[in-house]
Amino acid sequence: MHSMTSATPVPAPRSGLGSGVPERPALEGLEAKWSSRWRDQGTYDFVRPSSRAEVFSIDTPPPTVSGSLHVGHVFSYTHTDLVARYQRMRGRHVFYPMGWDDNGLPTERRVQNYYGVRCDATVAYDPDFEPPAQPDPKRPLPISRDNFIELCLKLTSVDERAFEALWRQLGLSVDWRTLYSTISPDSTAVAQRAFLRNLARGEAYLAYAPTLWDVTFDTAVAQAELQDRDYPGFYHRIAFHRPDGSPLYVETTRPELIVSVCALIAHPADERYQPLFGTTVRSPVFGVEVPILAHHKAEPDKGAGIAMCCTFGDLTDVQWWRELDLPTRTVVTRNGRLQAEAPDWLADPAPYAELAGKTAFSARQAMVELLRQGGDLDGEPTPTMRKANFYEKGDKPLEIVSSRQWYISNGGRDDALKAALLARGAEMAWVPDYMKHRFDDWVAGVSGDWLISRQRFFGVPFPVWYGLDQQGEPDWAHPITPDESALPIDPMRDPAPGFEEAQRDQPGGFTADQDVMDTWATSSLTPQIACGWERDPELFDLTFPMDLAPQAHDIIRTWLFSRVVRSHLEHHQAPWARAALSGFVLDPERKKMNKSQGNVVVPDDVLERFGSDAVRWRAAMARPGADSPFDEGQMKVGRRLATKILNASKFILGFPGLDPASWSLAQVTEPVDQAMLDDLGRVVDQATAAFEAFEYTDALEATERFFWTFCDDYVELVKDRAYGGQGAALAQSAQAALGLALGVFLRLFAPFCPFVTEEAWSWWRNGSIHLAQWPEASEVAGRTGQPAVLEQVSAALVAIRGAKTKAKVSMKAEVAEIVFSGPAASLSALRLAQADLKAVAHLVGDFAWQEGAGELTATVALA
RNA sequence: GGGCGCAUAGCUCAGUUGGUAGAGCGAUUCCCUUACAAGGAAUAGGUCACGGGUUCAAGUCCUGUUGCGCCCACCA
Repeated sequence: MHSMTSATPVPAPRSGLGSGVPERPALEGLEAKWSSRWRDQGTYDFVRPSSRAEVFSIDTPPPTVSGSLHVGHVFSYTHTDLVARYQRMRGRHVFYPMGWDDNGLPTERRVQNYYGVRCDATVAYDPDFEPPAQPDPKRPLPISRDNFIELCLKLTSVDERAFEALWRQLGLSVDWRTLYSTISPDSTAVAQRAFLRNLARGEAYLAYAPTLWDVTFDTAVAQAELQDRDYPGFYHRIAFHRPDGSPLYVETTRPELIVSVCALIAHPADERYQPLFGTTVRSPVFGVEVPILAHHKAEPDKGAGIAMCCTFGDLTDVQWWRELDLPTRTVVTRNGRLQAEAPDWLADPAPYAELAGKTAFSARQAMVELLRQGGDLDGEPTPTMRKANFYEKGDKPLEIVSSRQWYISNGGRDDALKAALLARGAEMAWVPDYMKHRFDDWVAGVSGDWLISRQRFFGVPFPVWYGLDQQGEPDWAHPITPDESALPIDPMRDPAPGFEEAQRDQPGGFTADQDVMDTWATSSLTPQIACGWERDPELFDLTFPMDLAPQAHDIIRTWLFSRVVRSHLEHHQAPWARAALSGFVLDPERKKMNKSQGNVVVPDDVLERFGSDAVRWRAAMARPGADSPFDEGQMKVGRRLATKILNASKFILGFPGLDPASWSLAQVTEPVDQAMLDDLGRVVDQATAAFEAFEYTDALEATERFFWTFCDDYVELVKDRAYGGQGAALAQSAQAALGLALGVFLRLFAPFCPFVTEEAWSWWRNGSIHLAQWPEASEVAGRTGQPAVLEQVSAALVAIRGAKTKAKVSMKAEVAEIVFSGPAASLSALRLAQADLKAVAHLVGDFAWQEGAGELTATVALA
């Protein structure tokens, strides 16, 4: 194992350069060259220090492996890497793991499509199973749960290799030895252990309740996974019937739910309906008697002002059902179809035959026909665009069905917990700080606990069994749990403690909980997984709570929030000191990149064409939290900077007989050289302050602005002298200043452009630049009282070049005379550099100096 | 309906505690110059969204309006 060198001083420059500097430096091939060398040399390996204070730990977002990465990911992961590299150069032991979120529904869906299979829990395991040679997504092959899980593992491992290759090409300085995946046995054990502790403390519980249900994936979903979308529908004006036969009209977009109606509800202050409260009406077609009730959530100006409460059309129905203690009349089943048998509460069950077994959509059409025949449809349905809740990964509106599910307390039903979670948010720093509002808003608005069970296959199983009574009915109230030492377990494979496998699913025996945890229930524990909670106490103490949690801003309500919940419940503290939020990369029309829109930019192509350093540069120009449009022109700018770094390095290291090992600040004797280094020292301070505030963009801007000035003005100015045009002593001052500046510039750029800086560093230094010490102003500054020299010289150079450009002559055209006029201070600053100026201007005559008021001007007479 | 953010050059964005409007890209013109032509130099380009207010002074602070974006809620 290599030794941690970041806390040691900058490695000494090599003595003599040999053949280190190439004739024509190029960007091509640097990614492959250096990423493999970093891997082989363990450059980014985390070495455990003796104290927590020496560590900087990062809760890296584990990307969903079954999705594809786009440039948005590249940008936000780069943002994290910038900070990681800076902290490493500051001497911190950076704990920077990577994870793969391979667990869950997205993987299942990808496997189904990729192999043309579907999981059928009733099929037996086939040890010799091979996926279909020619997958037919229309007619997927049913395979066993275990075969299905094997395919999930197989495909994710392929995807993960591609992801790792991309991250290495991008130059993320993660320690790949600490890679985790959310489906691994270790993650499973962490998720199960945390769950068992939640259960023991009463924070996890099993409840039979109305549940948001995705009919496509046939599973429950959580509040945080909702997405509202426009959904076309129709208003139907429908007559209910009062005891005297007179009609009472309601408006609904979901007439098929008339079969589930439990009450009609109006606002208590609504004078139109006040006389009717407490009376009943009969539903059309089915003749079910339902009460007319008052509730403040009813809105008088919506529809007819009186709502049909059904079990369940939306979340308001659930609230009414609960608060008004209404009967449960659910007919929509888990596959989204209406149940086959006519419900027993219907006064007239015969018409139900028209609806039985149909999807909500088809049943709606059939119901409209029944209403029309019965004369209870007033007018024709009128089209409307309504909002409906969708599962964010689904494509049919969610239904609400009653089912037995696992929940974890998240403050939705407990104001004290909610307040505690808000306090955790307040303990943390937020970058940018206004993103905290989103967290606060979400926590304040959470309603209902966190539903974590999913009726799926590829996930962490609940470590729970239920005893069966003599009739074979499960005892839901007393789940059987394993000892923590047995984790991870699979209750469908392992028998419950105290039972034999033969007693599985037998009366008097036991049965396994069939569900798996939602992906978020595992990924909410990434700090615990990565930091080795209960697995590696030394590591955990060194890394938890973590320093930084980077993520995109869309994930505050899910991943960010859920980690705060789990850490609060288990550790009574926030999981990190700081949360950083990245923005999105938008397409040139400022639309969010989206697979279905076809506007996704694939990172491989961009990295290939512009180079990783260029893409990273562009990423670094996007400030924390700010969305940023994708623009290829910007990549070219980054590429040009990367090229410039190589060429400037080549130039500075290219003087004949140069010995970088001898460079020292004492050699820098010329005022203009000292002034440049002083300016550079100020840039170091700016960049450092910016990085301390996690404002990497400001660090880059300060560095880059001065680097271009350095190249365009200073290097041009001293070139002649550095080549020896004014003698050896003055050449040494210029060369030392150039060399010291280069050493600082390369380190300032190292977080942004790790490949070119490492390449240039390798020409004259030993060891990786990424383990070198972050520069300090004192390395170069504090030598002169002439801070304005470079500024005045730049102004003079602009004037000289301007004159030549205006005259349409080459920059090396000779000049007869240059007259400087301006304040005495400006003139004296210029005099300090006049030999250099004379050379760079190709002045064959002399300078003239005219002291006066106003700005410095230069009058240039061409020869 | 609630919250948050944004509005500065054709585009993307800076603009510190108020003190003469900045950069890059793009455009135009020019230059093969021994680090760099996949480069370099120079030039043009802005009623700082709009209305009030505070101030000697407002892009900046306060307030109102408009437009855009995001998050949440509602979705009879």
